[in-house]
Amino acid sequence: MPLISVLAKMEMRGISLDTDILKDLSLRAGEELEVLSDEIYRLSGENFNINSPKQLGEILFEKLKLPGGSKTKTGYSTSSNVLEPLKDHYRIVSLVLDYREINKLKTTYLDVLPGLIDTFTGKLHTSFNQMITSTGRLSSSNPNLQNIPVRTEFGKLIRKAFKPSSEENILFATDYSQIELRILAHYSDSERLIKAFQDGRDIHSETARDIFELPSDAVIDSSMRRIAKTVNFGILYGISDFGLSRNLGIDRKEAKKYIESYFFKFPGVKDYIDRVILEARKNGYVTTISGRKRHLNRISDRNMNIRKGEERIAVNAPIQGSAADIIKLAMIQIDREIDDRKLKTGMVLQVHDELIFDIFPGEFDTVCRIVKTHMEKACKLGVPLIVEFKKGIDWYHMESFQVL
DNA sequence: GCGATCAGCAA
DNA sequence: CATCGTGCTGATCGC
Repeated sequence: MPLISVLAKMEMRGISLDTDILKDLSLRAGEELEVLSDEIYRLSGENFNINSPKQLGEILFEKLKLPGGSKTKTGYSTSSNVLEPLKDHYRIVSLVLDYREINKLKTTYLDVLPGLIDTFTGKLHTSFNQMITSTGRLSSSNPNLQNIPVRTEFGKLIRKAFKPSSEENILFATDYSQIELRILAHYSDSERLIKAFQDGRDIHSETARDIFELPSDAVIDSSMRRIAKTVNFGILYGISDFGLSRNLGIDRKEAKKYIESYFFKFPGVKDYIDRVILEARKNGYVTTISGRKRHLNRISDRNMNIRKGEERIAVNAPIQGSAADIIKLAMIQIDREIDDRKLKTGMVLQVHDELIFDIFPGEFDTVCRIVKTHMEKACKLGVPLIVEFKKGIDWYHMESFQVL
């Protein structure tokens, strides 16, 4: 199972980066930061280092006496969780959050990536690490190309700099649709989950109907869907009611209610969780679909925090780890077929449930077929594995399309 | 110069 | 009684 050579090829191939785009964005970011910091200093009545949580906390919660201060032993927390609820009432908080976002993007991506371009190849070469994560996922470093921004509009602009290796080439991205929830459906054999996937339903809206006890034709508004999505996310990532309450900004009781009504509606999932925890206690480990083990030596620890933590891992590891196994299998097979057919197209990135290719002229249709086939057939589950496709002239301008 | 701490990005 | 998914990176701060 030689994935290593696939990764080596991806690393050596690298990806093209248009530094002019990043320089321009960095300039714009710098100007914006200037404006924001001036206004923050004016409202504070003094200059200080906005990047220092210590100084920022003292300004906000001592000098300006904003509510809700104090948090940790070292001082005030100024995390976005704390600041977010204050931003509609205090302009300075809103400015700080804007400042944080832009500064993060500037210092982590805009100003760093250009310096990492290899002087010989002219490309960006990440390292894909196989021996780091506890779940079997890959990690990426120097630079990490698995966390390039996508959620905010300004952040997403960074993706304009990621381009195919020539003007004639096309960037091609595929991703598994809800692979982890499909794996959960597979393992839990949950009737509702399986049915929803077989019918091609929107799984988060479906979950919303279930946890809010609404009829099957009920219209789901965005806030209900958001909650359901976070609940699904929480189940997969092995989060606790505490974690869920924090993510949703609700109290713990409320979060617990959502989780309980989820389990009431998806008893198969509850059974899966109980089963996998028992298995972990019996064997001291859990396994993924291809047999990778995650050892859980403290699953029966007398310290409840440790025990609960291990139990969350026991639930999550087979799901996240199996997803990692499946995409790795697909990568090996795709690479082999591209090689056999002597195509020039190459895989350039893997982002957990997503693969990015640099497609050469004339190879587009062939590569689409190859990738679709191997990704969808990498593993047979109790539900279909669905892959979604996008293409574009850069990583920003990506348009969905169908492959038949 | 190093490590601890805080913060925030992604799937 | 307070704690709370991972991995990667950058900035600050104290030693």
